[in-house]
Amino acid sequence: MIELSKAEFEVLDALWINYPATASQIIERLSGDKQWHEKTIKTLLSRLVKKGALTFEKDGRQYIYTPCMERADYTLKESQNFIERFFSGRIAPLVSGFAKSEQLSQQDINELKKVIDDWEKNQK
Amino acid sequence: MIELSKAEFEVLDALWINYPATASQIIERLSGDKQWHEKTIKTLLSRLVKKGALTFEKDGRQYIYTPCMERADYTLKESQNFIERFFSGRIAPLVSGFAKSEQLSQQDINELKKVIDDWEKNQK
DNA sequence: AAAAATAGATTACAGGTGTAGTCTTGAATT
DNA sequence: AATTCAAGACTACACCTGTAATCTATTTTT
Repeated sequence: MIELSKAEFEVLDALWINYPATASQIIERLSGDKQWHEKTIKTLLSRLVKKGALTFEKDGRQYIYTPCMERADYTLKESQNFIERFFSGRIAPLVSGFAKSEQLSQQDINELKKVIDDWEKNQK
Repeated sequence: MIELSKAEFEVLDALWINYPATASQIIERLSGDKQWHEKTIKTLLSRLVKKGALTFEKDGRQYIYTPCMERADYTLKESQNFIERFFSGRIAPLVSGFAKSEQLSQQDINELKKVIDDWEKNQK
């Protein structure tokens, strides 16, 4: 699995919003929440390319970036990894931890029920 | 939140198995899965102390370590953090990702149902 | 055409991390 | 008593990360 740092992921996440995109578009998207200098974001883009998380095509002097993987695939792998490390690969203890500390809303519960429902339908 | 590296967490995790414990006991516990040098583990113990994740009492020339927090509390915070970063704080999309990629077993589903059940009982 | 802006490439640099090795000191062994 | 062992302290060192600044080669702008 490609290992991305937090900052790298956030840049990639901005690209996932809509791609392909140029560096300036990505910088623009990040300008709201992050106080990152333009140079910082460009460094992160280079590192993402180096790690194989992005590719680009040249358009004159600019690069047009595209992610090499889908967000859902990446987050799934990260999730598996996380759950393996902290909960020996079982997902219920994670959810249970949330439940016990009052972190679950009725909406979360409804959504979880739906996930279970869909899963069961799929088994038939 | 105290930030622990992967290796640091694994050492702390070995302590959580049973504590208080000495360095040699922890090294013993880790000797199965990890190929860590004894010195490596001791370095990690020092770093954990420095970060405030452990304390110790002296027993002659040895230290007897105790975690400063409970595993469940630590993993809950890590989980919140993780879910915030990757799923905007919502837990269902994580579970849903697992479901879609056939990562859920019937046992997982049963456990999740129980968590939901317990949550609902608790609401009444 | 000269100057200024801009794209990416390269360099920087401190703090974290994995992974030990060496140093110091007191305890155990011969 | 002298030597060896072992505990923790301190040092090491390369790679990763966050966070840019500088360099180089165009494009724009004046």
